[in-house]
Amino acid sequence: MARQSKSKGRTLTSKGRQRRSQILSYATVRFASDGYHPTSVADIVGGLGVGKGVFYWYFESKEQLFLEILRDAQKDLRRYQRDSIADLTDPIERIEAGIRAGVIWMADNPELRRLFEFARSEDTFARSMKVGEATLISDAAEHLRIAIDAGRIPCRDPEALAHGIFGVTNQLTMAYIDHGDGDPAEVADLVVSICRNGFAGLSDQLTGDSNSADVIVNPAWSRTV
Amino acid sequence: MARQSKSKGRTLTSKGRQRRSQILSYATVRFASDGYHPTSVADIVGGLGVGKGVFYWYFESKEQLFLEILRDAQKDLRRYQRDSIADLTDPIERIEAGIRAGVIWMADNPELRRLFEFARSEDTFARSMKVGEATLISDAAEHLRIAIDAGRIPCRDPEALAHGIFGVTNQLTMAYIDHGDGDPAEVADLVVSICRNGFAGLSDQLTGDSNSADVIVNPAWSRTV
Amino acid sequence: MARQSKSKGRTLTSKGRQRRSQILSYATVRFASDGYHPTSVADIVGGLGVGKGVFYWYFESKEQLFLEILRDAQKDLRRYQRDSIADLTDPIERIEAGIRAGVIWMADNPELRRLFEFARSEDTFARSMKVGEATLISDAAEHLRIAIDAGRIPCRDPEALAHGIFGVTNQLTMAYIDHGDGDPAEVADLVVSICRNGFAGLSDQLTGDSNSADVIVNPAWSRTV
Amino acid sequence: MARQSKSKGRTLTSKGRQRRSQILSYATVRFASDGYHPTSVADIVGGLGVGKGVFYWYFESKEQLFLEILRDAQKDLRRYQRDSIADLTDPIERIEAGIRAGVIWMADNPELRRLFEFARSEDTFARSMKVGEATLISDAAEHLRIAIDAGRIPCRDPEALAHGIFGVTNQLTMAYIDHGDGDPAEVADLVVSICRNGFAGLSDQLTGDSNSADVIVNPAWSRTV
DNA sequence: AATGAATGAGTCTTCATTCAT
DNA sequence: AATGAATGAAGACTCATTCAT
Repeated sequence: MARQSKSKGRTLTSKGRQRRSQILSYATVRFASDGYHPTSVADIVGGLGVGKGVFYWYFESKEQLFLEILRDAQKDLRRYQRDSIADLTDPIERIEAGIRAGVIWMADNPELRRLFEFARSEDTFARSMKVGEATLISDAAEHLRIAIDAGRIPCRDPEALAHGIFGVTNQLTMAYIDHGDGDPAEVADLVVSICRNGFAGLSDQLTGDSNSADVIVNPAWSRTV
Repeated sequence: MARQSKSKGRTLTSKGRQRRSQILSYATVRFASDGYHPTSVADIVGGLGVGKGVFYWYFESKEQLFLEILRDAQKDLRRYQRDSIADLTDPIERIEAGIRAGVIWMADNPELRRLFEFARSEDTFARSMKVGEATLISDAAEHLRIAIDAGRIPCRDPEALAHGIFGVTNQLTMAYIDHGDGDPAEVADLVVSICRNGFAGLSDQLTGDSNSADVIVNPAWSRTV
Repeated sequence: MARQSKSKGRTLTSKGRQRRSQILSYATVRFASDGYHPTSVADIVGGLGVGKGVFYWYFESKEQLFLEILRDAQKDLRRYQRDSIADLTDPIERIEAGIRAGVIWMADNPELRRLFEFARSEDTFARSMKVGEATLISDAAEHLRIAIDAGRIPCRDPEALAHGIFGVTNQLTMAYIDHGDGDPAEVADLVVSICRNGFAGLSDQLTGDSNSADVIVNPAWSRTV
Repeated sequence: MARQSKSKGRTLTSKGRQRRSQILSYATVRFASDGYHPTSVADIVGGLGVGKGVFYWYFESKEQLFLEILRDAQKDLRRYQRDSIADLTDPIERIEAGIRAGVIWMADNPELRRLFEFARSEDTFARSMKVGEATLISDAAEHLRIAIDAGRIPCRDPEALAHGIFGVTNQLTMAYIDHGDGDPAEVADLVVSICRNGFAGLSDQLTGDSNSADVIVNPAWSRTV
């Protein structure tokens, strides 16, 4: 009767599925706060007040559990970004909305951002990470390519740009949200602004209020380069 | 005779100092390739073909060793960036040279970049990382502030810009050097270009060959934003 | 309606009895192929595609199940040997037929032979094995005693001879049937021949075709002994 | 300085080598008395009053330790048999001496005989056993072949005979020495006698004191077969 | 300075068994 | 009769660290 959910090829009841996701989410929190290695299976089941066997009823191993967390998180982030740009047709708007969605998602899921960071640093998980990351990058790159083709932004390697956006998003989210107390929406603005203009490009103030695009950005710059 | 060097409050001979740094660098390699936790002290001494006592003669603990690696690496990166901009006086040039130095250093020390990534993800080491990172960020921010004050780049929060630069450098180095086979100098160019202009700013081609700054970057952009 | 069958003091329906013997025979296969200890109850019920409760509905414990397998197998072997000699009256013929039956049964039940071997090696089961084995041995010894009393074979401790037969049967079955691909009937001939004559006795060829029993077996032998 | 002994590729001091063989022999006893699986590593180190790590300092795993015990035992048995027949030149005498040596060795090492029995019953170890067993069998078969070629015993497959001898030795040793209190030398006589003559051949009394080989062994036999 | 030996708490994982449904 | 859930003791093995020599 119960709907099925894959877990060691087992058939889970609804109570079982509940338990499973309880473990999943509690483990996520612990991994994020203490680190993957320092968090033992005993910590997880202990924190949940259940027997040790429960863990292995639902998961094959600590490693598989972690990989599942990672996969789910990457899927969720991607879905969130997709949903956030679904209604937009203008490529530039889509890019911006995607960036904002990325920041918001990371602000909403600081544990997962941290887990990503760890996962990238260890071979066992790096492989799995690269797949999901590549998807995210190529999603973004695709939008950039469209914008370039449409002559909306200057021609540059869209994949490199996507990486740049990714890097800025990551770093500023960490600095101002995880380690600071920045407002996600404002941080998103900041990220968009930096991604769009770089440090030498138009400042927000300039772009914001001016249609006098003839205010040459920084004549100084072109001379010094 | 031998000059002295502190280690666990011990006085080392020159041979001792050699041993010590041998351990230091071998551990770095192992930590980077296998991860900090998965690398045991036994792995380290075993790989070096020495007894276990050696490790504890020179280091207080595995954790202290790692912290030392981290501190040394951050110091080295900072020194390298300083040296790279020492001869330059123009703030914009200094910023660029700093970015380039960052990319080159990371290309030269991929293990350390990876270690940084891990260290940030675990509380025990995150604290230590933040200090060094903050220094790097504030170094860059200072140069940006000077450039802004001099009217050379548009006014924006210099610290945020510095974070952005940091994020782009990290991400592109990882993508194109650690996980790819990009040429460090070219990647450095790419990073500089993206940091300077963002995705919507001037492309390299435009800035490079043109004095016609009147080529308005992207009129479309201002309309859509 | 259904006839009754005891199991854990329970009354089983015919379907229940079927389940029970299904478990019994599947467990036998697994125990034989993987070993008793390495085979878990989970392996058994998993392989059968049923829930864990089923096992404990029909059996008190893994150990009891194994003991039952052992007992059943020993009973079956004994019954098979009895049936095989039922029609024979000549003591020598009975002995030979018993040997042949032993080889055939073991060829037909290689898993059980293996289980016997394990069971003898572990105290928990050795006790149970000895009882059944003693029965087999004394069955054979009885026939040997009769043959000796009848002057049909030379006087020797019949129990020792029975053990000898048992050992030869076991070893040759294992070597040529379990681990080889010998034909059971031929192996049975071989076992009979070796049991009858030993290595220094008459060869099959000699006994087979000769009524010249005066062909003294090996005069050399008596000299060298 | 210390001589070397392979153990996880480690260099052992003489104290270390002592510890290693202490573990080896204590484990042998425990495995034999309680069974391989029921004996935990904790039991072994506990019984020796040392820390758990000691075990893994000297052995890679419980399984490797067991394999080493097995290998050593097989080697020892073989050496013992070789030494026991070294001075003999007559093939028949060599065979007999080999049988006797086998019985004596097993009487002296009942634990090892038991371990052999278990090892044969589990796939993990069966492979390793077969190698050593095959050597023993082919050693014996070679002597039998020589005796056959010399016309000293009737022509029969020497390998099959060797298996027969092996089976008889095993079974009678177990029955009369391990589970009984037979005198090893007498049991050896018994085994030799059974191996030589089978149940239908000359009894020892007959062969021993008689040159009247004309006492036709068992005229009855040839008639009944 | 350096070695091999030793420790023992702690890791992940398994498993026979019980139980509510 | 049968299921999935749960237990928790126990298993093999690891590892940072200490110590006698």
